[in-house]
Amino acid sequence: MPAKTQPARGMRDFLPADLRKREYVIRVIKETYERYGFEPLETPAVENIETLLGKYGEEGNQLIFKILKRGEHERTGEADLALRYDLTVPLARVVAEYGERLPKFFKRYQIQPVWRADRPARGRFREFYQCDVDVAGTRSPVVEAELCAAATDALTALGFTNFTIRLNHRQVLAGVLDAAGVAADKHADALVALDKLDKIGREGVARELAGRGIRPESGEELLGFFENLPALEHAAEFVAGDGGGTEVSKAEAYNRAALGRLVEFVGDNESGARGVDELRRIVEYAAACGAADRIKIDPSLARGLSYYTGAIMEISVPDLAGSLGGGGRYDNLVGMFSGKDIPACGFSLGLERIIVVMTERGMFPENLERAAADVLVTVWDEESVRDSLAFAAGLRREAPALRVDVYPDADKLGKQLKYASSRGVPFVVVIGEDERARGEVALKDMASGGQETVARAHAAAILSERLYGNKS
RNA sequence: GCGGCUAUAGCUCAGUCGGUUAGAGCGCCUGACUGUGGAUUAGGAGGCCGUGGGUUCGAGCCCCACUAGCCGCCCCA
Repeated sequence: MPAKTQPARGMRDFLPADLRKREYVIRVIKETYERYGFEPLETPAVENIETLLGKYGEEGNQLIFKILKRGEHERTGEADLALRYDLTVPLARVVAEYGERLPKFFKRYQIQPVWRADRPARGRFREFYQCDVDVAGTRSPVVEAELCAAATDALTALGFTNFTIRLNHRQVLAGVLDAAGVAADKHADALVALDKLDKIGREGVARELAGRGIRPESGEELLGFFENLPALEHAAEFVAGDGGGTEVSKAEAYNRAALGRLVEFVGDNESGARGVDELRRIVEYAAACGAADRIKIDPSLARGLSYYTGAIMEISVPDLAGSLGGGGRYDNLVGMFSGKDIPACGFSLGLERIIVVMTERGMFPENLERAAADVLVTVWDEESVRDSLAFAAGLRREAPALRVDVYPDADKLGKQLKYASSRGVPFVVVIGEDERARGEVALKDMASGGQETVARAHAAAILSERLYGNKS
């Protein structure tokens, strides 16, 4: 049987056209993060397994790719290493490890692959890139606001217009559930069920809540709260339209209304009230950053990772069931490594999902698909190979912007032109016996089919002018 | 992890009721073409029909298992 040549399940090869797109998206995101004062970080693909275990919740633990011990221990099936599952935990480890050597506020971005032993699906792979930005060292909601602004800028620069950053808060969630009388150990169950409200409807959620052992009175109370949230949209529209001189967008009006509703429902639940207050400040600060219209407070947002302690956010677009990215505040994660409580908050954009949506909507710039070379230098026969190589080297030296390819075989000229044509190379250089004798080359413009004979010494300048219009 | 669909040439796909040498379009290669691509035209190569088993006189087609992919659920970036 021939060896399997497909990549391992859920993993992908990236051919040149794929990589052009990926590099473009990464470049835009990186430039955006840099403009907010974030610095780059890379960490190893592999972490000690105890670094990862117990950080992501039960589900996460099972999806970690583990690496068996090597050598004589291999038989035991015991793992001591694992592929990183996200970029947040490695950051927390780095912050714990380098402590005082890092700036007081450590703002870093990190764009690297992570691995999850998940089942592959649309926009979901076992190896995929995350584009993380995080700030360690402060509890200020300025961070949340700036992260939302940076993510907004990055997506806008890529051409997205219809995304929403859903915003919620772990303590607010807890407060709401407490207020409804859901026992602390049932919080997670309640959230899973409530998350499906827009999919399976009120009846379905009520059934699921009951099935998960939540008291009907509590369920009813929660449903009453969540069900009425959409109504706030209409109210918000009314308020926004009614402006009367004050500049209030629909999104802002909605957020204010939602905050008001949360205050009412949470009541005197202390941590819940504090959480609502934090949300209010995040929204205000985000407004100052110019990102307020993207943010929508969504009290039903939960997120799976267990390390979040405060604000949580997630980016949605209508095209995709999942999210384009997400993040939140994790004030205790660094402490799990060093014992020192260093607060942190971060955000992650999912490269693969962004690319899925951009590909489907045709959002990539056209020049990404341009040919790999600007000029193909053909070879006349075996004897003239050196001459063609030398001429190509001269072109590269005289016009560094020119991308020059040399045809490697002494094939018939027609075949060489056909190759240039199929590769989309715009210019071809032909050096036949006549041209060589006269110290000239023939310059063929593949688009027009036209051809001119020029002195070798002028070829670089003429090509530059034809391609870039600069008459240097 | 659960349910459904799919697997035939490099690509997209046809293949009748189970019947002999498995087809098309596109792509690729060669020629017509003299020192020149695209267009036209004449040829050509290329398939253990996903893998393994079973039913049958006979399997691309029917049955089972496995593998991989796609869609939904769950979960997630």
